[in-house]
Amino acid sequence: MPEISFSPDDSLYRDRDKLSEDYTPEDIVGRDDEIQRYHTALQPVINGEDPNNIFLYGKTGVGKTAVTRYLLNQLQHDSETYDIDLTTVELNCEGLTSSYQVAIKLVNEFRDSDNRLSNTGHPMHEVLEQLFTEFDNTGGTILIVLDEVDNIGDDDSLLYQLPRARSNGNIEDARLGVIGISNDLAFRENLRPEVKSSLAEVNIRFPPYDAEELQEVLHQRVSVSFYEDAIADGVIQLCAAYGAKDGGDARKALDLLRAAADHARAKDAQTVDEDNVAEARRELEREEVMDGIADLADQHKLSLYALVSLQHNQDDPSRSKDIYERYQELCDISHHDARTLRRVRDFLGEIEGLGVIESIQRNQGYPEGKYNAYELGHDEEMILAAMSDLLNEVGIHEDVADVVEESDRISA
DNA sequence: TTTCCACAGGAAGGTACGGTCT
DNA sequence: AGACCGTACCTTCCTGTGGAAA
Repeated sequence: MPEISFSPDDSLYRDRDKLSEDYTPEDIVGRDDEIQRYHTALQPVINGEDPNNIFLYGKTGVGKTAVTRYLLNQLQHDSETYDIDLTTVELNCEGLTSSYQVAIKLVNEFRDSDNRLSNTGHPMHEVLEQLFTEFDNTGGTILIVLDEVDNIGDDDSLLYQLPRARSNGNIEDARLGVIGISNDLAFRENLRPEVKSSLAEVNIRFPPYDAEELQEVLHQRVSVSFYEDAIADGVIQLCAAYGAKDGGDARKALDLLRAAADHARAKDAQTVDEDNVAEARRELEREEVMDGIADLADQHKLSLYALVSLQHNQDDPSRSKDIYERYQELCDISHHDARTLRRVRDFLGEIEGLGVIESIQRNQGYPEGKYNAYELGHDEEMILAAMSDLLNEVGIHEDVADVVEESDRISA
């Protein structure tokens, strides 16, 4: 075992944390129009009027959350100057799949840890009553930021209730404003018309960053995060180009830059170069897929393994019928209850959503009909490595050839 | 032009579970 | 203990689809 020790290393980074998602820069680059409209929409707060409900939409990593934090910080600061009683609550709706769950989380935002509501068991109307009571107890102007609000799906009852709370007499002592942030462009369109009109009094669309804007964003962060000359020529352009390709996502571009710099640091390099970026990109991609697979439930993994084993010695995409047959055999071998074909279709769709596999729609007409076929989106070894825990646990060998053989033997 | 196939995926409903309240 | 509450996970049923064959 080699001797190992830690020592501070600050030859590259001035402040690595300033590349992180949580950091709100002092200046936001390339979002001037959006900030201007947002600022106007928030103005009533300072005037002591009813706040607007605001809806922000745009893909991930285009500055919605960053701009919101930036403006709300400023608003909080100015409201103290003008003696306005302002409370802001930011809630990320990730993992919350209904209005009910969001409402409970919101109530708990106002409460001490010894007084929290449990996540289940309460009737919805009581949760809402408690929420309105918390609003009234807090008083003043309250801005509720619901980040990634599209997670709640088509259950928009909370989004219906909140903007109407005051006019319905549910709250009397507080002025309430809702700021909804959505990554899903279709979410707003799918809301009931009455929800849409009340929630989205002001709509602000955040377009993706183009490569040039991404470069500006990166330059700004580089200046506060790294020492001079730590970044080689072309690195920023390269990260920005990848970011632009990934849907104009500044967060991804920043993550990539940080990962590249970490690689350089691990090699005791004095500068971050394009090779570091390429290496980091491979690693990030790999991590994304690995994490996605590792978090899958057993049934999903069995469906995925069924496809892997079919693709092991076959170039054509596998149709779901065949995947299902293999899946049933695998369930047999590993003593899992097989789900129905319909359910496995859902599994495959979810795995596809992670980018692990890809589907192709085929239509061969009569008599073959129309069907979906799937193939792997990444190499077999990586996928198998990511589900090795399940494979070991149920005694499915990681050697796909063995499984193919056993499976053939069963069906024979 | 119509028929026909194999299937995708929406809709609806059941069940079990973790929770509260009386 | 037993009535309720909301929800994850599943099954069953069924309609729509689009291109080759008839």
